[in-house]
Amino acid sequence: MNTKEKIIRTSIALFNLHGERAITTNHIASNLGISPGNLYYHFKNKEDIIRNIFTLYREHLSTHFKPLNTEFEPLEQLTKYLDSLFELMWRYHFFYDNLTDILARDEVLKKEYISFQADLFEQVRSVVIGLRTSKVIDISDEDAVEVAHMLKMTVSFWTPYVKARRLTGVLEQQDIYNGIVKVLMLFKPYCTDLSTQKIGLLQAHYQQLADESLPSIA
Amino acid sequence: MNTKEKIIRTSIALFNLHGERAITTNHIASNLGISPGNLYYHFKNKEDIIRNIFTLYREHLSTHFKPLNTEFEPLEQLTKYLDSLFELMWRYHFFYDNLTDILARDEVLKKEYISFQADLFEQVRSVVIGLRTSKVIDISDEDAVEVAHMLKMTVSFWTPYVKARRLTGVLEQQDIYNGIVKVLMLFKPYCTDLSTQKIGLLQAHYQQLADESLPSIA
DNA sequence: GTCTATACCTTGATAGAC
DNA sequence: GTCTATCAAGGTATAGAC
Repeated sequence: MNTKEKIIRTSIALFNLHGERAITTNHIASNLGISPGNLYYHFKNKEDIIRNIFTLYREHLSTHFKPLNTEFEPLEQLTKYLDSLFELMWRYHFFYDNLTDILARDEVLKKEYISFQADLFEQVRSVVIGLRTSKVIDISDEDAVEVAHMLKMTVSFWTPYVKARRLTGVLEQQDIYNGIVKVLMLFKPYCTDLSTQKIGLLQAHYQQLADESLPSIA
Repeated sequence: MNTKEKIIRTSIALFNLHGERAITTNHIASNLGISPGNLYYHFKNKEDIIRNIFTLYREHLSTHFKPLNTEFEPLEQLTKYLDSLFELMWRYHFFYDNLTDILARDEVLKKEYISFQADLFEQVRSVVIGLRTSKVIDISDEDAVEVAHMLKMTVSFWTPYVKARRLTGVLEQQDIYNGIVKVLMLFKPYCTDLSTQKIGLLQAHYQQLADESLPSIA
């Protein structure tokens, strides 16, 4: 792994642990055992690092979040979405701890973020509509829009919500599973008779993961 | 109004407009036309100011968020809750823009916040259960807990969610009404046959407020 | 590519006069 | 209670040597 990648990796780890605000370029360099000057050789500034992390975040979503394919079992695809959401919420949770500030300080990033999130919203909405077509849920067009917003908000801000309720200790993988349960909660009331039980089982599955004391997952 | 109150007032306004991170004690003093030294005569530091604002936030909730009274119409009481939530989300929205950071920097505030939010959660949960008792909704005990969490998360993070989707301009009162609609969305799926229409009307009411171009409200 | 050294700036905070 | 003056600390960023 080259230095540039190492800086990104370490930055993500430190931001997630201590918060973006608390971590300076000096902290990142010192944690890596390199000089601040070297860090500035690879990145223009701290914003530049964050933009690069955002690109990874965007690539993660673009790779894993494709439209619902009618050839496959919709609930299986939903499970895949949830698993990749889990990864996303886990890897980049620092980003949502002070999203407003991060975007306020970087006009370019803000534009990218807004445009990406608009696309993402449309995709989430079309997945909700797709689940309706597959008779998994029964929902009006208007409610689909509302639910899509609630889904996006939940995925974004579940981790800060959890952190704010905890005096010590860091975010655990169980906390994320708990967030996935909340995501499923948003679907549950709209389930058709056909799918209620299946969604219930899916929710129980993630609830169990949330309650377990997990062995560390790489 | 004395200087101490003026500092609090101005701080809230500036924090809401530009974010807590961007506003320094110097900004606050200069905006008020007083010296930094004077500000530090009234407050130990920036954290001290934020703690005082938190106290106002807490008092607002403690005053307006009482248990459901069985003697009155439950939906009327719900409306009152929603109106005071509106006020809360509007006045103190800066607080949630980087809640994690604010709490991470102040151990004392974090303890107060956690303990207050734990009480608040119990109150929200008991209101949900109260709405069940009043036959407004039909919900299991387990789902009531989930919904209570979703309600709290939505009230807390709706404003940062909105801000992150907007390139220019500040938060408007309509945005908050939109958040109230989301709060009602969380109840809707659990409504009994008796209340579905009424909740629908309530939602339409707030949706209308959200869509209107409002004349300024003091 | 990487280091050392450093200069600039912002922020938080205090001392002492009035 | 309020001001002026000031500073220490910390963070950002660059220059120049290797």
